[in-house]
Amino acid sequence: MSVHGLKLAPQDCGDCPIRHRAVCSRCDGPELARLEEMKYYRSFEAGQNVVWSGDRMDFVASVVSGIASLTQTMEDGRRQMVGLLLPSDFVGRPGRVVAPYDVTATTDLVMCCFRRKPFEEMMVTTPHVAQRLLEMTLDELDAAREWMLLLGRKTAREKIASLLAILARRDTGLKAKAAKGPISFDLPLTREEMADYLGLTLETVSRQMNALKRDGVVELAERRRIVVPNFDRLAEETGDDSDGGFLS
Amino acid sequence: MSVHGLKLAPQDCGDCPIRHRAVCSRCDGPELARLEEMKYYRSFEAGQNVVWSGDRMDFVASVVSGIASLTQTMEDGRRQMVGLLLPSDFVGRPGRVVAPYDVTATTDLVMCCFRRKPFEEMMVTTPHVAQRLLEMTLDELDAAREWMLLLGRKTAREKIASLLAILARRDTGLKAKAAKGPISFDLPLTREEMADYLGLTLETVSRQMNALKRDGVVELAERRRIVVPNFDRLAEETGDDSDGGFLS
DNA sequence: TGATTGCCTTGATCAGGATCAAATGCGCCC
DNA sequence: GGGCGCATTTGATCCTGATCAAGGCAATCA
Repeated sequence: MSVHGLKLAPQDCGDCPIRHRAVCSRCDGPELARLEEMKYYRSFEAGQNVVWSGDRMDFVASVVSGIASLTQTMEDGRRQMVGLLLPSDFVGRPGRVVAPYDVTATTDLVMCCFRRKPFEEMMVTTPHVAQRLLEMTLDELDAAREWMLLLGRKTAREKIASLLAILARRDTGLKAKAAKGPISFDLPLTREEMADYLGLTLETVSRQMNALKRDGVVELAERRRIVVPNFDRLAEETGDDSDGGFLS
Repeated sequence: MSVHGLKLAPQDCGDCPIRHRAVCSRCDGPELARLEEMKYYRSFEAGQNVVWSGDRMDFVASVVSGIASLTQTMEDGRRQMVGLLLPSDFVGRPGRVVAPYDVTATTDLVMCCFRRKPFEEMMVTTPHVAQRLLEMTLDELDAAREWMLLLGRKTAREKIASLLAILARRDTGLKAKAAKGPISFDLPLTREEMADYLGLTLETVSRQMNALKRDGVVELAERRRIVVPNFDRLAEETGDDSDGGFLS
């Protein structure tokens, strides 16, 4: 760690923690070398802003570690988070110079930034980056649409349960295997951020969190530490189909 | 028109109405020829279902004319529309065989379908299709995120106004030019479909439509015919930034 | 012509979450 | 140790939009 407890990022793609999932995952040696030349790391402290909506952005980037959020704000201050960016997720759009959302570091954050110009050139000359970016964008579109269902039709309790289930799922690598036994993780979001994500007020978030606690669905040990004694029980509260089954 | 007042689709990409905007827009002669070989048209009547969530889909497709909708349904019947597909929009995902949403013809609909296998081969061998598809997917992602703001934070009145503004904008080619003078268009959606799109009930949609009418924001001449005497006035009701200004 | 059906409107009432307001708890800095 | 700032909880009340229930209207059909 340096000055602000940040920095300390991998300098070499070879031992990058997101090497196999990020936009560069399909790239071979020479392509990686090209990327190395156009990349640089930036670190942010939790709460810091990365870009403001309307700002000019001269880079696109991958999240290396930490969590970032995309937020839209209305003139009167109403806010809606429209994306939560986890490690390996991509920020920015080739061909677009002006940021359409606020990007904020929700936790301490390290990003691998690519200078816009060379990155855009690479997009057209080598297919591997574009192919992977298409896949990732399609995944994000699916996620956005799942969120639309949540925002439009779920109750406050279901919204909270859904968010907790998503965080629980990602924090333990459990995909399909409904891991028996309790799982626990740290909440990377404040009540207000949860509210912005779920289309609720922070008071409602607080009340519903405590309701889930009273009902034994989760335990709130220390501040920010969540324990889920029975994941299936939590999953039932989300309102989603019991089997999260999709084949491919 | 044939049997059911449908069919009559272009057989030749050369005079296809969506040639310049669809997933094939970047393709050159030989590429088009390849696409011609894997394509076929399908027509649907308004209200008909195109695919059910969970169905196997052996094709991907472009909307040629008409409007289709993507809908998610919860076990207890709550429904949320997660996308409205207009001419040139793309349905299906390369590499995914099972449909994640219901696709329904909202109006009479013609789709240009591509057999999955050859289309996927083309995706990897020629960059033009993949590049265009990436662009289109990024646009859809933007639209989905705009909709998240609507679903999470807008009032019923703002939701209705936003939907009407979108439909008005697309039905008159007006992009930036705030066309002075009244504009009018046909509502392609029932009250219930509007409700499913906006995360409301059909009763609330009906009430708010009539409220906007009472307030002179729109006129409901005949059923389904909407007249907007002053587009700026409607735009004010959406809650969005007055200047829809984004540069690129 | 009258019945049926689908779509829409309208009314009465209810309730889930928002809003307004205050208290609590916790870490941090003097 | 005291005071401050922040996140969170809790309470009281309000209000928007949901729900339940009729009724209207136009097109279609017998």
